[in-house]
Amino acid sequence: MDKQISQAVIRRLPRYYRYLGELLDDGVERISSNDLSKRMHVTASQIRQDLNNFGGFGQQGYGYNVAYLHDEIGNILGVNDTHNVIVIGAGNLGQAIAGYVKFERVGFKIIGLFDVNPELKGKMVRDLPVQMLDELPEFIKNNNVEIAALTLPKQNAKSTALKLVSLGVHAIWNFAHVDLDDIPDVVIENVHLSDSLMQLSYNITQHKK
Amino acid sequence: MDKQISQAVIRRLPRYYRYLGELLDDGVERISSNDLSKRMHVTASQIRQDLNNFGGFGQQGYGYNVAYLHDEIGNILGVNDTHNVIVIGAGNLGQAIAGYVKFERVGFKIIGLFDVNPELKGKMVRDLPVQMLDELPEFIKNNNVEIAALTLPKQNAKSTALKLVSLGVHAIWNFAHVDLDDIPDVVIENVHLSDSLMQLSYNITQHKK
DNA sequence: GCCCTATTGTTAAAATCTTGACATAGTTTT
DNA sequence: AAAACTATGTCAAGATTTTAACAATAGGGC
Repeated sequence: MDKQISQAVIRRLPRYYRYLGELLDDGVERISSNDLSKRMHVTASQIRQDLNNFGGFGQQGYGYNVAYLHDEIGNILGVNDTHNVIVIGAGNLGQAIAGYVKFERVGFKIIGLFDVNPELKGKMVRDLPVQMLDELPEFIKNNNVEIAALTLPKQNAKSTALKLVSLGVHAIWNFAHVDLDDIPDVVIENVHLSDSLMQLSYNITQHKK
Repeated sequence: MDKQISQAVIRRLPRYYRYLGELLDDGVERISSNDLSKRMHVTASQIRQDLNNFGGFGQQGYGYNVAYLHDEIGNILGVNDTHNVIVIGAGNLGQAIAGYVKFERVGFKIIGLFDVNPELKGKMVRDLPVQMLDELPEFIKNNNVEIAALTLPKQNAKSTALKLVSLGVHAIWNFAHVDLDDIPDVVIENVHLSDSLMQLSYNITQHKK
């Protein structure tokens, strides 16, 4: 019966979560949609509308309890549970992701790092050894791998994604410079850094006019 | 007189550019909005509508010339010119960005890499030495720096951004885990990797239901 | 414990974005 | 050179998203 939540709303949730986390760190106990809207540069109406997709988290005359709202949004996003992540591609970006994610307080845990390059075999990245791709089936069988981050050349991205899905990994965080469509039974989140850079470039060009 | 183009359209342009680049590589000379729509999984109507924001690039009965359209979108995005980029923060992510951007065919060129950590001073990353932040003013004076990529802890992000702007850098590609608002005269593109990961997490949770 | 104030949840209007439809114009075939 | 076909550019309808408005309700002060 769940009404489908629009991706526009979903895209904003992590941002709410981030601001609420900061408020929490600052010891702020309660916040009104109006105060939050000023900090975030969005309309108060949008905040209330967004939150109400998931239920009434606030109270009239009081506002929202920061800790409670933070926790609720965390639940919605599913970041209060732990997610095991493996990284495929142990280049600079792969290593950066491995380090980056671990540093977050949210519940993502890097448990494996894989590459095809035999020269990297066994190399330690933080506390993880680089493993070869052919060790993947065994590894996935023995570990509860939920998410695979793909940081490899676009030529290998699709075949690797298909392989991962066939091995039981159903979520892919894709950094390869290609869209992974047409793959059934898998949740995909694309991070196209060069797309982002091009948007910046466009806005620079506009700004100059 | 330019009608403002919506950010929704801008967000799609890099994707068009990418697909057209691939078609170009494959030696495809012409393409119809209909064929492209099937490859990209969007409606043909949207493609035509989007492109028409910038002028008529196609011909009735023929479609679009791939090379021409690719070039035109490149112009719109401003990627046919060269943009000099510096990276502030020489950690894993900074090094990854430095390498990543260089590998792209589009016109972004990393010309400097900076950090505060004295231990990194002079360390070579590819062909660039890590420089200390206090060398920044001199460097910017002597080089035409257009974009600064910020890959540093959120605590330092805003002050560094302000400093960059005062030194004449007017575009920031922000990887720090904080929004950089309230800074005038600067174009900002935020890349929040953990936001992206949380969206993935949400979609995983939904998928399971 | 009552009144006043603050602020939500919610409805409706406004704005924006997407899709469908088709006349028009250029291409290809005969 | 004409006919048949293809596919754009564009208009209008439909869908979605955002914003504004306000009645209802809880909190804080008296």
